[in-house]
Amino acid sequence: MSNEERTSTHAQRALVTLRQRILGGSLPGGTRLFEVALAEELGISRTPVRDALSRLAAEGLLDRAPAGGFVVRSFAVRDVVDTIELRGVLEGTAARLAAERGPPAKLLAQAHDILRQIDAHLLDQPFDMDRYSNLNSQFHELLAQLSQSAVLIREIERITSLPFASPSAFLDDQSRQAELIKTLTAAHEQHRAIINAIEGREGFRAESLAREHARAARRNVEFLLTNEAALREGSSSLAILST
Amino acid sequence: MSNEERTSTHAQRALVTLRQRILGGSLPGGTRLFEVALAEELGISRTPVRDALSRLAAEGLLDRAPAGGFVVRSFAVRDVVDTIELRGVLEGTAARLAAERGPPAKLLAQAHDILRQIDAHLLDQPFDMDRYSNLNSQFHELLAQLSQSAVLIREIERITSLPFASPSAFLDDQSRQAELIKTLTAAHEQHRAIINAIEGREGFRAESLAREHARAARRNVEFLLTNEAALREGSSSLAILST
DNA sequence: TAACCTGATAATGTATACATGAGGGCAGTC
DNA sequence: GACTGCCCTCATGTATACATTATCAGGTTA
Repeated sequence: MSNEERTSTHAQRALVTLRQRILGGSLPGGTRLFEVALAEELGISRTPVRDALSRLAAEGLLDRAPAGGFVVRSFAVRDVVDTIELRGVLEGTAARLAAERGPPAKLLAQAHDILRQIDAHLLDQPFDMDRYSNLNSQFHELLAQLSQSAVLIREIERITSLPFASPSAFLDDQSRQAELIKTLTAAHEQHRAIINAIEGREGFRAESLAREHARAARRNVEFLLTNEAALREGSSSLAILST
Repeated sequence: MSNEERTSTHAQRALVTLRQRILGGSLPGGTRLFEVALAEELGISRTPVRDALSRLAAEGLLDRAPAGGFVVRSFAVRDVVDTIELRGVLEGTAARLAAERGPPAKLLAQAHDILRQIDAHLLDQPFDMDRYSNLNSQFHELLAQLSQSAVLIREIERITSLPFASPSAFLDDQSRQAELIKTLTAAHEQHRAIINAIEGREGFRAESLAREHARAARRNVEFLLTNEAALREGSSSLAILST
């Protein structure tokens, strides 16, 4: 047994493995998954495989076939774009509710702290993309929490679990590091504006800004799709796309 | 075996039974569900019980405990209100996208057909609530489809599967039949306005109207909560509320 | 007194055998 | 030749025994 997966149960390992395969594109959309075949291949019994498949269906990566069984969900470009749009709508709602309900001072302080950290980080040389990606995720998580709505936090987390819809999607792409920092600086200005609108209890403005902010990710998708170099490299995050 | 459940598999029956119990309030939020106990009680083995629990977790009625096992999710009043608000946001997005993308003529024709049917129905004597409820659901389903976004349709369907968030929630309540028709007539005017905005490609208006439309359901919740009679009757749809 | 073992208990995790049912191919008939 | 119906096959549904791990009570020790 290799060192890779040290999670406790077989079901967990199967879940991780299968998720990777789906996202990595080695299980293309439409593929039907057979419990016995997977069980044999993974060297475990059908029971944990079933469990893993069921969880993947809950995540939205698999569909349940009407007569039983699981099929890998197909994601067309339009689906990716729509999912990002949806994230924008949800984060916009979080921002609006935060403004309307009045955000807790403690969370606001945390938000400002992250803003400052990103400020500093954008000046660093050399630029550390992983670190930025991490701070960015923290900001978006905090934005959800500012809404003070458990329901909304949950749904944002759910949508965001699809990696191509996460706030840090496509940041790993190396094909245009040069201009990326410029883009990120602009995005960060939006972060600041969103918090500013929330503090001013400007619900409409907060919502609009958060929506527009998500469209940066959408532009990244569209850029990658028209960028031969990225496509030739089989760019990570887009492997899931069906044709 | 009674005539009630004629679905094929044990897992399906368990799913339906448990869902009813949770929604009906006989399994209050926070209750932990034990596979063995349920299996014995339902007269089946643990395997289909596990399957049913897993699906209920996907529906959002159960939470997975960190160390394994399932717990009935707690819904406070605020969660119900937020979920309805969320439905409004999603339906608003559907309406906006429909307007922006231009809805297919065929679906628009169907929408007008339903509008007409509801028109006629509101004049019927005696008023048939079930029939209205059904037409209303059809309208909302069609509204989702008008967006032409598979992702959005899916998410709306998901949120709507929580019965207290469905477009027809609280319509079954009998405590104020008298004034209800007036309310429904007003709601139906919103239906018409939403379709009108979509046809005029007025995205912002369509979105705003659909959001406001959802708030009718919210008013119903708040009405029921301050209505002693309804509470004394243990009004159906609110049984799930915690405390 | 509080914290930490430790073991019993009971829950979930897993493997596996068997049951059931859907789907496809083959043969028979019109 | 095409259609229909049967049967075989294979995938999922289910039961159950066993494995493993979480939890909690009780006692011991610092």
